[in-house]
Amino acid sequence: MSALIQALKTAGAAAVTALFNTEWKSEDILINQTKPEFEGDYTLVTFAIIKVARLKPEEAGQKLGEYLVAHNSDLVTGFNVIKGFLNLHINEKWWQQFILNNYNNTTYGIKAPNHTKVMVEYSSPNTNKPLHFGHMRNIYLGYAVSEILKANGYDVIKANLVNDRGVHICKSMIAWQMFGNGATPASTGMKGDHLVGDYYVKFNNAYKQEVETLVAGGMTKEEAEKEAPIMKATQEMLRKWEAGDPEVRELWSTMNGWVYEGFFKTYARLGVDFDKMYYESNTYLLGKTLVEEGLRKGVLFQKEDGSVWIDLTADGLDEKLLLRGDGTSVYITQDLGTAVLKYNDFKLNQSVYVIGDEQNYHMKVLKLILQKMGEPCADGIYHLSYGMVELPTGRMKSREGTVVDADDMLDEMVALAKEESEKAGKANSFEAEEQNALFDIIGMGALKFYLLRVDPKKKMIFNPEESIDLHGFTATSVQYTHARIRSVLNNVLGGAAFNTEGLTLSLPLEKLEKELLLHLEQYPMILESAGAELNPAHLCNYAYDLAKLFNTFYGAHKVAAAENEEKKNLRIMLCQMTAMTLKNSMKMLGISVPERM
RNA sequence: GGUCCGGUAGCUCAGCUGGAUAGAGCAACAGCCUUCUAAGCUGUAGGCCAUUGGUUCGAAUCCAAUCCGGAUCACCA
Repeated sequence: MSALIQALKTAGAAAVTALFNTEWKSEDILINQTKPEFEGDYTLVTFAIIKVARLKPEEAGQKLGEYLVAHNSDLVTGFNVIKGFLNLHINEKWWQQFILNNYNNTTYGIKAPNHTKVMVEYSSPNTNKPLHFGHMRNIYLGYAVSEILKANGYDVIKANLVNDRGVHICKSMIAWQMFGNGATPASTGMKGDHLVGDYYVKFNNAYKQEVETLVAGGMTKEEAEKEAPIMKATQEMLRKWEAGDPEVRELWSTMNGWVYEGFFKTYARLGVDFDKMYYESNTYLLGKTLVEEGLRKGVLFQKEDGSVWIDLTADGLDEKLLLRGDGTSVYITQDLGTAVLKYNDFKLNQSVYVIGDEQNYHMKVLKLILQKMGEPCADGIYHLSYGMVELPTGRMKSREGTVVDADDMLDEMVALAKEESEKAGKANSFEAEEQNALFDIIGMGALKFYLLRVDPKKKMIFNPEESIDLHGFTATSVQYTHARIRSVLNNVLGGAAFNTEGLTLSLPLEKLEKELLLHLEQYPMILESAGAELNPAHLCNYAYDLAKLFNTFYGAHKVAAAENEEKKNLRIMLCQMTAMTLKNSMKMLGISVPERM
């Protein structure tokens, strides 16, 4: 909550209670920022109050306004009433205090630790192909949410559960054995994840061909898909892997090693990291003991063939299988086990899973089962569900070669940043080293912002033909505004520290100055709601709005050549606070802002 | 078919715990660089907030129904 809004609610509630002989709570006071076409800063909406007061809206507003000015003059100095809207003027002394308290507060909006442990699991890739554009939404979301939760005082553990075993992994391995001729990242100069990904593609091609041949020989498609030699070999390899065959395990760890090397290069470029890695090869057998326990407790039941189920029909869902008749586990079984493992590893209060919305049902079932089994980890589980990133032609499909590769995308963004810099006449302004670092900051920022500015739960469409814009509602615009402010401050202060001792500020405030202040004061509230809703898009909107407001202010008022010294001081502090808030809010998104650009 | 999610300007999206005349960006058009960074600013144009009904002093926002689009409902992961 914004401190100012909170103060107004408290004062408003006290006023209603005193004036109209009724108990009124501060949370029942509705405060909105006053619309620009009316006079005032914040508006108290009185419609709910007039029912109790038994007055006309204008009279109730008038009485409330008078009361507030009389009893809370430190906060409210004036008002006007239009129908049920009581428009309040905030005491400029309040703003003066706000500025002096916060102009140099680098942790503005950041909360003290609340000792709540929350794990954020994100990325969680398969090790048979490189990361693509769709993964990037997941990765940026997970990282941003982690940062936002940290700023809200949570103790965050960033986790990555790697899907490093299974048929799909064996497919790449088989293809490499068959067609690889011993190729390695070193011998080919390829990034390991891309090399392995290529063999995954080679598998699919070879498989398709074998199936076609078999079908031509008179087999049905279904039979052919089972009988294709390369598929049989893959299944045999999976059996050997599970039996711990040293040769298969050796190849497996070698190829996975290549992939990890590639992944971590990409993660580094994306600017993300993890506190804890989980590997499915270590966790895929978990959950069986849990199932046994569930059977004992009577939460689960066994069918004649020995398979174990849970009945969720009472919750509007189906019966769900947890263990096959032969005693092997299914996907959800290991997820149950892993949920408990995570909980025990860190004594978690909450566990956030950043996973696409195609798994909504799965996650719902997972949580429900754990709840029914009485597992303490159950209630803290939260599925941060996000929509697919689609191309204008539909979903990305690796089989059709329509995936946008993550590494390619990053290269393209840096190239775009360079191109746009040249277009704007900014290239070659700095040393080459700074210039290149800048292209990186701009390119990466634009991409992150683009993927984070949309509400996670909405699916989004990315058109590679129209490259990501660096104008308008973008990180670039925010970055530029930050650099612009730094430049202004440099000009005014010349690198010297700003001394606020004995300073008085110029009052009254200009309209645009006040709008900036109103917005700055709301930052903690935005950070809080982004955390509560696990939605980084709020911060994208906030940062861009703030930048835009500043640019409007910048166009209308001078800092260096302000009307007088007091005005100049005020504006210097406004600049400082705006730059700081832009920087902080972008940091929450994993985006850095340059000192100049 | 059941469940869940979405439908707001030509396009991409805000706004959704009910409040004043629904906002940005892109694209289009017209302006603004001898004065702090023009990757910016100002203005014009663009809307039956999918449809219909309901609740309310008041609905893009809540409820119901309908229509479109998507996801999901495996002894796959």
